[in-house]
Amino acid sequence: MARPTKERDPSQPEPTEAELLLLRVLWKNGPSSVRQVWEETGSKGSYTTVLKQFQVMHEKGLLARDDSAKIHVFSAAVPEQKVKRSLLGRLMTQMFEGSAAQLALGALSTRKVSAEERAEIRKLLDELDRKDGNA
Amino acid sequence: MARPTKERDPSQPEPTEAELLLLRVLWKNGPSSVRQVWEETGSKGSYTTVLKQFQVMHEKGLLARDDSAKIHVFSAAVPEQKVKRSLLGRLMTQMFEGSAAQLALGALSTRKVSAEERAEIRKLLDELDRKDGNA
DNA sequence: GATCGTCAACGATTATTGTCGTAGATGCCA
DNA sequence: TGGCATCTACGACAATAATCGTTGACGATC
Repeated sequence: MARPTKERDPSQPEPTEAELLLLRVLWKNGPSSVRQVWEETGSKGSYTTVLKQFQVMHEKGLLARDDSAKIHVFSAAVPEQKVKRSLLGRLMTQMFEGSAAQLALGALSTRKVSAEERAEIRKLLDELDRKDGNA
Repeated sequence: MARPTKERDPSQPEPTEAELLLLRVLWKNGPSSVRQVWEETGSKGSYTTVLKQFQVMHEKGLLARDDSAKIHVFSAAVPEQKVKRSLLGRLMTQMFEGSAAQLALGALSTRKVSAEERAEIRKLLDELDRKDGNA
């Protein structure tokens, strides 16, 4: 007896490591051809690797494709913020017991944060205080 | 021509998703037998799946094993804090341009954070201010 | 001392990820 | 119009991850 076939969750496909790399290029540079992205990443692997990846990502719904011209133009079909939130949420759940504060504390304590950045964080905290007070 | 064989990086093996789940149990409950961990995870998959996973993780150096008794006792060989930092660092690099502050801001703005937690974060920020001033 | 239950070991299998080679289409231009 | 370059499509393949079945060892119990 064969084990049940695993099917893909249609909701929101999580980008893999390599896919994330390509998405970052598209987020930064906007709609691009395969060659443009391939060169942007340093032309490390084969051109067709990026192409194949794009095809897979397009099937997953991660990319939009304009194939009206010979050279297809791909663009990210998932917003950067949404992916960021998703990855943050997963890490938060897995390693910080779902606590955003614990995650933030972890981030702040392990790396250098400038005084300006600290001020910015305080500003956000103040804003949250206000909202909390008004609620 | 065969492509070059990929070899394992001996430095610090990153736990996979499933491995992380088991590590979390060991971090929480301390040294445990296979059965204990299997039951703790809800006895979802097969017992032998957890066992096999433990064997692999032990080979990777992720787990320590006490096999003096018949029932082997496994414990995490990697500290929770180190793994947390590692995962945080990766996310920071990949999605937040290496900025801990951006990561923290992202975490704080996407989830509920209580007033007490906000206070705690401020305390850390103050501490960082002090250190910065003294430096 | 035969039987039964628990356990570790091992191999087989499936799915996923990442990589690349080759083939076919299409346009350019000498 | 015939060759050359560039592009997409498709399939093959290796590596990794995850799961599970089977087997054999080892005690306990009757």
